[in-house]
Amino acid sequence: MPRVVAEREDVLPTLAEIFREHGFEGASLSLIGRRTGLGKSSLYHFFPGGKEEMAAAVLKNIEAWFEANIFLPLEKEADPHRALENMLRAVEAYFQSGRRVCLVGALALGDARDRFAEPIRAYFARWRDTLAEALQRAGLARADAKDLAEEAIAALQGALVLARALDDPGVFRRTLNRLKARLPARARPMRSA
Amino acid sequence: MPRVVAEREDVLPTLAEIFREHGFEGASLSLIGRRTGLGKSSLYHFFPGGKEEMAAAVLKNIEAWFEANIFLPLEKEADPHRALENMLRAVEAYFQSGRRVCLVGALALGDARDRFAEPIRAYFARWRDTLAEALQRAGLARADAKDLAEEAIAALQGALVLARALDDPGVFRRTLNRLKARLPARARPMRSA
DNA sequence: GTCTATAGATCGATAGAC
DNA sequence: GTCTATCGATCTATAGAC
Repeated sequence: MPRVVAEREDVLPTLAEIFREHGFEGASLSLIGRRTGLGKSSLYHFFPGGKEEMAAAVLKNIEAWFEANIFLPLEKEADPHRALENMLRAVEAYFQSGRRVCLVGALALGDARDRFAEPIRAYFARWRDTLAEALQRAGLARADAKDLAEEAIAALQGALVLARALDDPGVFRRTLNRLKARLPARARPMRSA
Repeated sequence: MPRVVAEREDVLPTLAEIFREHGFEGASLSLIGRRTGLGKSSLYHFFPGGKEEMAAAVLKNIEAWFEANIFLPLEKEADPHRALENMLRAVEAYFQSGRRVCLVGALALGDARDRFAEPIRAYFARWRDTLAEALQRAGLARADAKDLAEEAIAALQGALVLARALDDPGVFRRTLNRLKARLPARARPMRSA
């Protein structure tokens, strides 16, 4: 890899951080150019559709990461309890224990929600459905599984909002602990929750 | 009241809706002028500090509304169970059953979070603390009350994110029901939760 | 207090040389 | 592919007449 930025893919993580920090409207092309080290011409070479294509590519990239690292493992792991534990661990790492906001959630509340309504909806729907399916395999009734899946995802998103608002990552950590305690537990000879 | 807009106070609700819909950066002065029916000069007459002063005034207005309609009732209502029920009812009405986003939460995730960090922090801290105090009066241990207060506020914020993302207000309604079931219940001869 | 007009900066996007 | 230069639009904010 002779260059820092060899392909379009290489700038996506930087773009994601910029959109996370400044939102869609707040991420100006001059700021993007400065942070990526690319001139406007290079950016338009990689993303002919401009800023909107950049954000769409970032969303697609995030979707793909969650698909590979969260959703598919939730579906494929034979042991549902292990699948749930793995999800929480991956989520904690991804959101850096609450110091990193969820770009999809931020876009859902922010200025560009209409522009990306469909990928935003699909991301959360997929998460909710795979989580509900895993909870069902872990022993919950279908209705309870759907309800807990929705509650868990809302709790995570709310924790990211609150952690950011209070500037206290502990909110996210405590939320993960509450979720761990509420998910169907392995049958073990230990104290009850 | 001879005019539609007689005072600075009169435009605050409209400004709040604009910031809710477009975020801070997305709310341009031309858009604000169109929606409020005020020219730029009038806006700068009311808000010499420009857009930043408009958003600060809106935040202060929201703070005052919650202080009067949520926080003080939580503190003053003698019956803690009734206080909690009142809070949930007021919250449901304010957020229009999930169709209206929380501007404070949206700002916390969005572009202008650093600009308004202190009022955002104060709003959520005040809510968390008054709720925890009411829960303690309702019989919970101090640590449990603080934990449940944080969980409840995060759940509400997350529900607003998810309801918006999935375009399904049912998420918010179901979250309120879950919270109702989890708050300390009145002593009644009924089924357990 | 509200109007028109506009300053001055920055926006997203493009052209053309190399 | 990346550079410089720049377009026209839009931005926040202000000036000055009324």
